[in-house]
Amino acid sequence: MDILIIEDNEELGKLIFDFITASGYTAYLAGSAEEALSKLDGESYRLLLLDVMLPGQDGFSALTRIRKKYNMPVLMMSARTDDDSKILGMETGADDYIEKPFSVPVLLSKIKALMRRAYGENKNDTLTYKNLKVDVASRCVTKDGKPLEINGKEFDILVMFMRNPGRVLDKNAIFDEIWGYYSETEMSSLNVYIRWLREKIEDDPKEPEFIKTVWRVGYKFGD
Amino acid sequence: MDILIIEDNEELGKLIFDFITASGYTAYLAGSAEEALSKLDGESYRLLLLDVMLPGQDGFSALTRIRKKYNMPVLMMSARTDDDSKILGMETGADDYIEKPFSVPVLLSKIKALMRRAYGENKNDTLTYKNLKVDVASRCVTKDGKPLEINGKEFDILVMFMRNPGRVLDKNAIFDEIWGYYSETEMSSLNVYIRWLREKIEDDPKEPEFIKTVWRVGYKFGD
DNA sequence: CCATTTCTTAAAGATTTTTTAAGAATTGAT
DNA sequence: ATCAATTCTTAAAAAATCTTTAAGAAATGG
Repeated sequence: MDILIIEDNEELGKLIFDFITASGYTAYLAGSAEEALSKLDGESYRLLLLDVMLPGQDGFSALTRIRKKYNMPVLMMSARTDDDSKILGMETGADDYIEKPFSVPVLLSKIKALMRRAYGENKNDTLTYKNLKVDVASRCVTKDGKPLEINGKEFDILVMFMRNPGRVLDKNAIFDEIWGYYSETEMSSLNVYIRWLREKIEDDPKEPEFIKTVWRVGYKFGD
Repeated sequence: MDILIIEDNEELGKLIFDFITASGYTAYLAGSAEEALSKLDGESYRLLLLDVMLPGQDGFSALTRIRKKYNMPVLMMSARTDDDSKILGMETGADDYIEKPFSVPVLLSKIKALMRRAYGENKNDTLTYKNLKVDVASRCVTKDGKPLEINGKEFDILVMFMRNPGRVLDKNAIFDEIWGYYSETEMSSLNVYIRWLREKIEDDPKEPEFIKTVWRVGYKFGD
């Protein structure tokens, strides 16, 4: 699991959960400090998203208790506008702080930054499928050892395919992963990128070997 | 032992202890000036983390006493917001000062900086990439043996690049590393430094061989 | 077999990001 | 206090990417 969300307001918690998972993280939602602690006991999380206002026990004491056993990055959320909770949060060991109400992009960028600080750029893997090779760290793609120029979203889409070979990827799933759940871009853009990607990686884009169309559903990379 | 923490608030002390040890340092926690002095007597520490507010004897007089026998770097912590304790701490021989509440990253970076100042750069390495050579200790850069004048942030950025050749470095990652996460400097400044760095190290800055732009993501040094 | 829906393709227009250049603000040294 | 060096901001231009559009082709379901 990537992220444990500790938020007692169920509606808001669910909302945050949705956005976070839509961004490709795995997450779990705990409604109280107790639930969080028992959750932490059973599974390891990479980041905590902790509400200051919790029933029974407030977020600060929860954090203090958590810090005795765990040291993953913690991002605190609070509705308070004054600086007190921010300061107290930092003292008890929060790594960053976000004030409610917050925008989803801001939340996500804070999460991303904390993850990077704590775990570095850990996506240094090399993905291989047949004669196609993708080095994620250097963003290099080769086919039969010869480099292909694949940038931006095309590259991101290709990585998603390479991480899920042989699996049919729903167009919505691809879209959410690449553009983000809340993007207002037209779905048709995805088709265009698929076209361009095929142009670059397929021997014959009209008879694609890598990116197969799965009608009414999405695409499948390889088999 | 690396660090002696002198902090009477047990809970906070434990917390700091945990973070410091989690960062790879060895540490010991003393609850009073007396305990600290007897601890110092028996074992050598490389750095002291000293709370201003101590029971019985305050941190300043403790520091004065400590300074008579020991000269390792001292980092003082205080909850006071005015400048008095900061000034007094510096006068009595503190090397740096951190105001409570502080964030863990800030504390760790201060510790790191003090350690570096006191015990030298542990990373006195010479980085080489093709005809480019960077001596980190003396902050000298040569290209084909001829010295280049690269100072300040340009140098820091170059070092980060040289330590990660062939890897795409996210602009945010570079920014956080060079300016720090909490910096309020504009991201566009990074672009400008990249330009200047190219001006100095590239044969043709318009067709860079070393620092390649990776659109939407960041930069890649070499390959 | 036909109407409907979905997908492909190509090209143009819009948007975003980066580069560049110049100057202001800050810092450090003499 | 003055000067030089460094750092930061800004604005415009250039470059690359992203999005939309529209027309035609392919698949689907009756």
